[in-house]
Amino acid sequence: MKELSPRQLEIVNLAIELIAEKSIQGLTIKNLSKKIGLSEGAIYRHFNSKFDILLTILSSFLQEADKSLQNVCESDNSALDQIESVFMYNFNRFTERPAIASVIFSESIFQNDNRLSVEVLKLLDKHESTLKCIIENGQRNGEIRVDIQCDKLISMIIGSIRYTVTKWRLTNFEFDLINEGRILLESIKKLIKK
Amino acid sequence: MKELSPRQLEIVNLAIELIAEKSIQGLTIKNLSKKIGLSEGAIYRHFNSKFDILLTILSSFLQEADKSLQNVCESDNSALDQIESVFMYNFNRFTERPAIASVIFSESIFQNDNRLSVEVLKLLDKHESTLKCIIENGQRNGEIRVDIQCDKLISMIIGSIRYTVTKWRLTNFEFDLINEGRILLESIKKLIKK
Amino acid sequence: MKELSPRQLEIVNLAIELIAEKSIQGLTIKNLSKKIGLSEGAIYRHFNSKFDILLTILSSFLQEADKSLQNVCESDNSALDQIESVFMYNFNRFTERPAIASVIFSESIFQNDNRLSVEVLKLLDKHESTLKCIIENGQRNGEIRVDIQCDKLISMIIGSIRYTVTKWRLTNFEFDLINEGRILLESIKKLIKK
Amino acid sequence: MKELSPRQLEIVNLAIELIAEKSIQGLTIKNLSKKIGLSEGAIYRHFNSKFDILLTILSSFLQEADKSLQNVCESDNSALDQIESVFMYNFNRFTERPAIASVIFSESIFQNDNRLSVEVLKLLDKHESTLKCIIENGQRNGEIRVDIQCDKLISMIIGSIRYTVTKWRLTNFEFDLINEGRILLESIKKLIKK
DNA sequence: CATGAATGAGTATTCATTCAT
DNA sequence: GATGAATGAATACTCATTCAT
Repeated sequence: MKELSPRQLEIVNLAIELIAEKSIQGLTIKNLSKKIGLSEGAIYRHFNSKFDILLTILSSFLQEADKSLQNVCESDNSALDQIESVFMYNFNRFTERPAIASVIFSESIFQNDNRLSVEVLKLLDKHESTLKCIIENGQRNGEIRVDIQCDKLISMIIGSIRYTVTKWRLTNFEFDLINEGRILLESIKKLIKK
Repeated sequence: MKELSPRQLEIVNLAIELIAEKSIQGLTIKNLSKKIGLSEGAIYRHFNSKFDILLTILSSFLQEADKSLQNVCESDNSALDQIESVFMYNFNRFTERPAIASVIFSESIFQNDNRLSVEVLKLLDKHESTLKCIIENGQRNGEIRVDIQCDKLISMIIGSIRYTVTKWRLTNFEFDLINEGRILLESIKKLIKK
Repeated sequence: MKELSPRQLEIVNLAIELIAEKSIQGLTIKNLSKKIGLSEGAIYRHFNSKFDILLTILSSFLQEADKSLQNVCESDNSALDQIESVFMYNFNRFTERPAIASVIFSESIFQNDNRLSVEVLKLLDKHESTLKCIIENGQRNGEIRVDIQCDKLISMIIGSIRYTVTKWRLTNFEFDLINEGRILLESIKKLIKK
Repeated sequence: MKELSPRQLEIVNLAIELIAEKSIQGLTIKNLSKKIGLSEGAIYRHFNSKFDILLTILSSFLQEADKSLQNVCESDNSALDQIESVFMYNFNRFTERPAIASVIFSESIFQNDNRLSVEVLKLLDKHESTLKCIIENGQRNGEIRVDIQCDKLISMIIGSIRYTVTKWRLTNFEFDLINEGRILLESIKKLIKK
């Protein structure tokens, strides 16, 4: 992915806020230009289309996840600690920028366009493959119980993270996501350890 | 909720299909009228607004869930069997009509309008309260482990169901949801039983 | 004009109310049918078109005015008393059914369709010719001053009546139209008598 | 009121013509855009809504009247001359732009929307208060007869002006409004002077 | 007589995008 | 780079009218 210019970065960031505030229907060029303080035409100097903005958003998320999850599985930490890293990476990120949660969990929104839904799938895959690596290692070295299929453990872990974040969003970010996330993490640890 | 006329039922059902096919953006009165083979104006003889159609869809889902989950917790079955009922209710339903899954998991889509998002929340609540009843009973009578908070077990169960269905959708319904669901169910049972 | 059936009369009367309440834009077949408690289609049993309803309204007004003003000028009363008759005819009528005022003074509304504006003009003409007859007689027999053209006196009389009624409507019928009308009448009398 | 851009002025002026030609029902965005030679959407670059266009029209009329009638009563002219100013202001204006008459006398058209009818009432009030000032001065200094209430004189003056203009419109501007207006003015002068 | 469903044209408004300046 | 004007297609919804039942 090409480097983004400062203006492009600004557009992308405000687009994310806009989606968070008013859902994807609120992301119009008009709204965006108002938020940025540029004319509508000006936006097209920086992106060829609205689609490109969306693609850039998703790509940047993917890139970020790639970078952050890349070495988790290769580290020397225990499997359970590695899972903790995945948990905390997500909960910290969403707490810092709740708008990201709104965008990431809006797959259905992007299913319109295949080129966008592919990016969403890549993001899920990144998490799945990281967890797969962690869990398989953990099962091999006796840290994690083996009487349950690895992919089912993954579904449970990702599913419970996603559901917790979804409820956090639907309740307007009322509860402390990191706190709840930590309790959830401990529960998961208890459940899956050998 | 009032009885729906046959035409209303037809509109509602085709609207659900439309959302499933093209996401909420695809649910336009024009698309809908084309699908039904009526003029656009004709739809307004049966519903006052597009909003009403959406509300009817969500209400019918809620009503259905109410009816189906109502007595689960009161039955004489074991807690684990009751959980199985919740699982199979959902997986059977989605397998029969995949479009429903697309609509139900589109909360972000409805967050635009409070009156709609309230309905979505009610649906989640129905599932949560059913599971809460089941699990608390199970913990009390020694069927379910007590070292993990009830609400975290709920997050894991609902989360993993939702995530499994989401992946099923994103992979264009390629795998057998009921099969996978059954394996997931067994995994969950193993994890939470005492 | 043909006799109106009871149903036609009902439709015409409720149409007048509707125009009074919501101006001509509020007169839709849907609104009308709701007010009558009939279906929309049913209205077309009684009138061929919305236009016909409007025409019937205006014609009935004209007919009524014809009947009531017909003999005023031929009576043995003095000119000033005859003018009083014209005044009181109008103010009594509007007080009894304010809706009529709303419709009658909405010429601009009917100017769309020539066939309708012709009816409105006939109504004005009826008043003008009645007053012309009265005033010319009055000027001839020395009751009314002759230093002012007859048609200018007419403009002043009709104009002041219309303006008083217009203000009455615009202030939501707050003041007593008959009272104010009587004072206006006395003023006019003073001004025009020899 | 903000300065209008040339395009806005063009839109407002053509909207006035449109109302004059086809009454308020003829003022649709489609008609307007056709008349201007722009697309419908383009109009929304210049006004936020049709309502705004209407409001701008009425406000400009009010502003114009405010400016023109402001100093009439404060001048050193005799009361009768001041009344002549009010007369000629109106008749000149309507002769120059007959469309204005069509809009101004369409109160019933704007009664739908309170924010619009308020503007129309302000316009009437401006005329009333100007005349009230003139007549009261005239009655005080012996120019105008005192045996008739001031507000009744006002009703007669405004009423006869309005009615004359209304007939002018309904007869498709056939007669010379300024001529007729002048005769009416002389008649009024004779009637009200002491 | 009356209903309810249906139509087709029309209504204000929004949107992504283009382009001359 | 940026603006402001413009476009054309789309959006939800309304309306007078028709017609089978």
